[in-house]
Amino acid sequence: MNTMTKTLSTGSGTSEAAVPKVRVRDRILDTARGLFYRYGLRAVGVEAIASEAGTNKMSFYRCFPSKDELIAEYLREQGRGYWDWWDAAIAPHAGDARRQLEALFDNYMTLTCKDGSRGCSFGNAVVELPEGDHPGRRVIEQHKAEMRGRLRTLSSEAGATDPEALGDTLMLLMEGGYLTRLSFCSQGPISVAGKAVRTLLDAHIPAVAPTARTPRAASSKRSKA
Amino acid sequence: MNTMTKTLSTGSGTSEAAVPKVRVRDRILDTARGLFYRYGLRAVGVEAIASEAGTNKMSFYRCFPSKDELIAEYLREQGRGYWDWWDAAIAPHAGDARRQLEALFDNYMTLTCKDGSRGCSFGNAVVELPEGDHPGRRVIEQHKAEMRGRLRTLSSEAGATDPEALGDTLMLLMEGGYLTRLSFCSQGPISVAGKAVRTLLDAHIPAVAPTARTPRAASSKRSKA
DNA sequence: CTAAAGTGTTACCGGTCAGTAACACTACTC
DNA sequence: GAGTAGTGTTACTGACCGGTAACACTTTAG
Repeated sequence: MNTMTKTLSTGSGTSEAAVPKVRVRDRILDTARGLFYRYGLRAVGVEAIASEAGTNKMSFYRCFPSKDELIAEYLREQGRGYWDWWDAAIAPHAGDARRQLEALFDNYMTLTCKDGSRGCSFGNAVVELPEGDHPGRRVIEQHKAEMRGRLRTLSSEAGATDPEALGDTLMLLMEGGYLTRLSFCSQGPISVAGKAVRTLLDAHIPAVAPTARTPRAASSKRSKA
Repeated sequence: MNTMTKTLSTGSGTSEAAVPKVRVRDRILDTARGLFYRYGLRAVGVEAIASEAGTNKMSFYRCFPSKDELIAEYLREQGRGYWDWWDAAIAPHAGDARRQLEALFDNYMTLTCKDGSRGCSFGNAVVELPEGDHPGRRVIEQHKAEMRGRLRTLSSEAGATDPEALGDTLMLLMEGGYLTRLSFCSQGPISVAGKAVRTLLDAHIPAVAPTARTPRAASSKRSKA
């Protein structure tokens, strides 16, 4: 029949007998996340998703009106997870935007270089959805716009003289890392993202008025020159 | 029948009557280039390609052993065009690697921002070909490795203190621009690529020995502060 | 002129796709 | 206990997919 019934049968177990307590909809969405991310949107059929989730196509269509809507929901779900990760990455350095950016990129590198990584769900999805009216496109464009906005805001808070330029440059860096991840096994260009972001930060953030010394980014980083 | 017979019937015209003189194989490959780039690999079927090329599926399979092989050939063709463009972009500044890089990125920006652009054929293709054994993957990985190598070489020739780091950073920038192009209509983050490359060049290339002062990036870039 | 290569045409194969109809069963709620 | 919502199962539709068989035709090369 299907190949993952047992794998997914561990329910939340509110009562005693922990059988497949998880709602079909959640199981499907969870399975879709894995399959869509790994193999792509068009490569995965609804039947494959349903059976991998331990159910069938009929139950699938009781939860989702169409595959396209599932794709949109998948992207929304990925978005929620993404911002959770983002917020967690910058939280330890609240108040110091420069450190937040550095931490964000360090975190991003280790995550994106991991074995199972296939880059960015949204970037991959938009390649497969050229049609402008697909319900998933709205989610993607919104997500990327939010990403751009956040990087610009952080750049501004970090004291960049041209925060829009810095934010956009950081975005190019990030997106480039996601994309190159698909063509290079390991030790790809993304390896330099950490250094690159620091170089850009140095170039865009003026040293604070040298009335005295060691105001901000002049200590450890300047030692390079 | 088909919709483009007339459009493609302009042959090379070695003789007089310029009917569909172009070989079927070339017509198919040319049509595939347009369709694959615009709509993606999986979204376009061989029948659609054949009929758009003014022929049919049977003639298609006389020229190409399979769709996967057509995809590989499509990518090889794109690669040839890409390096032609690349060489043409840097040719006017032979001998001055820094200018070559600037010209390359300027050219890249105007091209990638154009209306019909859908980013990088290779980047888009690799998203749709997760299977490691697809004949197209070899072409993609080879292309991206070549790209990385060229950027590193140019960085070295430009006098960068760490040419590998600069080259890889430029690659991230470029790839990021290609990818973001798909999510932003116009005025996307790629708009800053020109400025970004110059900032990075300034940061990575030491000012030529001034025999006196100004050790590294203290001239033009520092004037911003 | 003849032969071969290239091409067009129609019909077909087995498989998969997204999406639906109809019916049986279980579990929880009231 | 009855009702209802959620779920499983089987079978199906119509469309499309990549790929092939068989045959007729035209163009080119010798």
